[in-house]
Amino acid sequence: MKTQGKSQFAILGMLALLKQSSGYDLKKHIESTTEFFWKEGFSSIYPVLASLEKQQLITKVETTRNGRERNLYTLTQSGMDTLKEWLELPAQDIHIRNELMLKVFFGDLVPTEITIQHLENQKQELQKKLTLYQEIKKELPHTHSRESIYSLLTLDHGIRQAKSSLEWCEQAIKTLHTIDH
Amino acid sequence: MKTQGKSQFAILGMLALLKQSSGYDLKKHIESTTEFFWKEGFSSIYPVLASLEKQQLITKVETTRNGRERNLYTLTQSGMDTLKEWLELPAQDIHIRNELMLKVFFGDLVPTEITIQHLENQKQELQKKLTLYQEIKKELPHTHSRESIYSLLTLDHGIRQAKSSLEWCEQAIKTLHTIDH
DNA sequence: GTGCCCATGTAAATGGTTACATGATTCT
DNA sequence: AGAATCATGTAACCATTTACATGGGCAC
Repeated sequence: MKTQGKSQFAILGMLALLKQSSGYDLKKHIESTTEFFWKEGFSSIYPVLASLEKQQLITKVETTRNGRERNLYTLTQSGMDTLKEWLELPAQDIHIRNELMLKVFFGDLVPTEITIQHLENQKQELQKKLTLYQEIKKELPHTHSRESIYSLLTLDHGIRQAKSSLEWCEQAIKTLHTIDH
Repeated sequence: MKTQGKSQFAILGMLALLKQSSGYDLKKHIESTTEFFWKEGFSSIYPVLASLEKQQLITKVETTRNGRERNLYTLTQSGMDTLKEWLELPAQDIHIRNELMLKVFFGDLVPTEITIQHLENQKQELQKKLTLYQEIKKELPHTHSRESIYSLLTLDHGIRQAKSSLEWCEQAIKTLHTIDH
């Protein structure tokens, strides 16, 4: 019931951008914009929305659309203040847990081709992601409007990361082939 | 008590490399090798060791050194099998939660200099990391032995990631300066 | 009429982090 | 004498994920 986690800020932020939105739409929007560095599931969105409403950081309006119930949420002034306060705090360092790296690190314990296969899989995943990101980038408005710059920046970060990981994968696969005779 | 998490494999793997080790030494070794993509705290190491022993994946020998108690753990055959089984499974994709990216994404809600400051901080962090990684790389044996290749690979990944993030930071800072007039 | 999308939620389990608790030895 | 390191653990807390649970509308 405390919801001290970061999810609440992600959701406040999304509401700040969307002005008014249902839990379902928030989820869809998160999927299409921040999914590659920040995900939220329904089972965190709905409880967080309830908690935010209780804290009066957002307000709920119950509506219907096409006969289906929809709860629309809007940021309050207090919600916006809370969000801005958080935005001004230094970002905490992420503690990465990269399972692939762990498997590579222990690679000497299994046949080389196992690790190579992991890397090939990863390469494919990265290529898919990279293509996707580049598609999204094409569709982004080239208006250089203040708002769109920020999503472009995060997207560029994703593209750079994917490219750099991809290059590493290719290099690593080559290296492992040489030791595999 | 189930310890189905990934921590158990990290610890099994470390024990496979170190042959015999105490919880304390495992921690030290993790810090000096995988810290930048995989961390473990004492409060996960000790319970996991106890659980692994109960599952007979490792064995404990109680010893003393310099009057201090030390529990030394060794991998059993069953432990090695379990580890190898896991190593052969495809690595699960990490769900990244990058707080900095989230703050950048919502950057339009606060004055530009706030976001620039976050990026400057990140830049400094990355530079520190990069220097550290490059130091470590220098000290790694250049023997091209089978084992050392794997740690070199993960290290190179860290270096590439840091470099790529650093470049992005610099670019992002420039971009934000231009919209800030 | 079947399957997918819209739409909202709860409950339980999992896994991890922080703080707590203790105490000996070695280095400065 | 005091700080840092060696060494092991427990308890409480917390956030997140998975599974469960439900139901209407729309397109094929």
